[in-house]
Amino acid sequence: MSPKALTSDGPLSPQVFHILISLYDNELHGYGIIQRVAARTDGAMRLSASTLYGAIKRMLRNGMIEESDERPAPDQDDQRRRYYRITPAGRDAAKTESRRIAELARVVAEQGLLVEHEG
Amino acid sequence: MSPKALTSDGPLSPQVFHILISLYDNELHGYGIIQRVAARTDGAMRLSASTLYGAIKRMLRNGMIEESDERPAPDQDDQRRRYYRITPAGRDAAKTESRRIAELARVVAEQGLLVEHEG
DNA sequence: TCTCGTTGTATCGCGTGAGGATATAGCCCA
DNA sequence: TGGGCTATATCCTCACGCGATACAACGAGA
Repeated sequence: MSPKALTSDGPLSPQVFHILISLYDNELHGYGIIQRVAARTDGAMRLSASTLYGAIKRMLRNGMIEESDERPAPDQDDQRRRYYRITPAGRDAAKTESRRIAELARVVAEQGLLVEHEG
Repeated sequence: MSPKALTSDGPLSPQVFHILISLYDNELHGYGIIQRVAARTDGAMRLSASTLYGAIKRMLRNGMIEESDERPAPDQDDQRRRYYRITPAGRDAAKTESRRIAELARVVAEQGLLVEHEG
């Protein structure tokens, strides 16, 4: 499928895009991202653990996200969790991808792809 | 093990989606698809030959497109060209993908990803 | 305190796919 | 008749999604 290159500014995979969205307003740990994405997409996108942690590794490497040191209050902490936050570069990537999607949506509308055709 | 089934209804790659769109209303030969996609995206998506013919091969295999026998008037024909046309299954795939894109666009709007944020 | 299901992170291996490089050939014009 | 563009096609490499698998910490109940 999809997109390439660590340094490329090409289209993001749907998975990476949803991860960025889920981190847009707040930090989250890995498992929390999985749940957030599933909720956002009404269960349509269920990130598997391998997909998530593979994506996280790449996104850390290319600077879209970074690990956070902040921990929640100790009474509701869980030592296993690792929290991630979006970086400015990650926000830029999300915005660029958003523009691309909006453009796609425009093409879709132009082509009349959301109305019923017969035959 | 799910070999990413030929019949899978998962997200289409941007490349495949644009190929389907470019064939939606008319037949085209390979090179024509490249030009059409580039024009539609204002040069943003430039399909390389290997990407295009690789995609065509797969799309023929899974029934999204088929080769056409119709040739243009002999005085404006080019024997090297091979023309392709979209199939009903291809149209269905394009519509399904369109719905997914519209949904994504909604998420983008919800998140305010197309407006300026401070800081 | 032991046990068990859930939460959470992580890696391996496979198959698919995007795209650069490359090959080959027909087209058109000077 | 040589050169640049059009056109199709394959090879090779690498990225990536994801099933399978492993293992540790958590929490609640027996």
